[in-house]
Amino acid sequence: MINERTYNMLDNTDIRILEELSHNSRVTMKELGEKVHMTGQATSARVAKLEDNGVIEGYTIKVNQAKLGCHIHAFITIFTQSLNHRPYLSFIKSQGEYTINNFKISGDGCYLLECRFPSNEHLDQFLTQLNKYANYKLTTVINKME
Amino acid sequence: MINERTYNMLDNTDIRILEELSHNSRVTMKELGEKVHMTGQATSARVAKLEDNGVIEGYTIKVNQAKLGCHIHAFITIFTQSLNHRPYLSFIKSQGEYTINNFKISGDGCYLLECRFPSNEHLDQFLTQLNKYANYKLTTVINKME
DNA sequence: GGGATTTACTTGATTAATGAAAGGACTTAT
DNA sequence: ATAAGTCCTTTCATTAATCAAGTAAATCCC
Repeated sequence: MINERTYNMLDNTDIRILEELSHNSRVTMKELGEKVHMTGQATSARVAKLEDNGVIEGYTIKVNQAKLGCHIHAFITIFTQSLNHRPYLSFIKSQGEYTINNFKISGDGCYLLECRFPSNEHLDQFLTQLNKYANYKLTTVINKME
Repeated sequence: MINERTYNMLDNTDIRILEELSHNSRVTMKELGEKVHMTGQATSARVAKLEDNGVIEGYTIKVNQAKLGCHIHAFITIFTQSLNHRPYLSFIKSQGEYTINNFKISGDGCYLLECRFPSNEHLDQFLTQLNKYANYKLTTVINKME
């Protein structure tokens, strides 16, 4: 009999494990096992396999950035000035503290840069620096809808 | 002596704990404690406090969406057709499977919608439906820069 | 088709982590 | 000065994770 797991695909149990870990990645393997009707040991083996497969890329936390003093969430569409993107990219690397994501995109612009700043002053300073390497269009997040 | 913790602020140890948990949220309290030079028990108490304060909002995993069959990552700038956003918002709620984030924004458009789709066909179908409630501008992610 | 191999799971024993309680050092408030 | 509170450590009981065997089912290969 051929099933999903024959070809290293994910079955329903794996999906439920991923859902549960997305919701709470610190759950014990024993407890996680109870939710998917397996022993902790079997669950642990499944999870290890998901890690090896690269399906689970890592375990992390959701941090309330506002409580850490980072109140400004911005998306910045980047239009590099020169054909060579290197100057922009190395600038972003050097300013890593503010950057959440830097996506290479199709559509308007070359990159979509997602950042967080403590204040408008920090944002202003960042944009001034950025403008040496690229033009930009600023979009700020007012609220995250649930 | 007055220090940060007097006023429920975060000190360096808290910051290091957050960094470490961001990097690996499944680390044991004992091991985490070693990194910040405290016992596991003290570390555990710190983490509990960070949870209570709402600084740590949750524990989650990074999933490789491409390996789950979701190959298309899109940002969709939304321009609602009517003054009333309700129809758009309830459409997004009903199509929640594709939506990662829906940000209310300043700048171009009313919302910035972040989505993932298994295929262009799914994206096409989604956009067709979406167009009943809003105009849009599509930006697709080619690559995520590291 | 049939024996060898692989895979996925269980059970049981060992090792490690967690949680609770008690106590000490230091700070703050009265 | 003293009482209360905070934050940490140590110790100990409980609980979970890990490791090693063992089993059953599916697959591979001739």
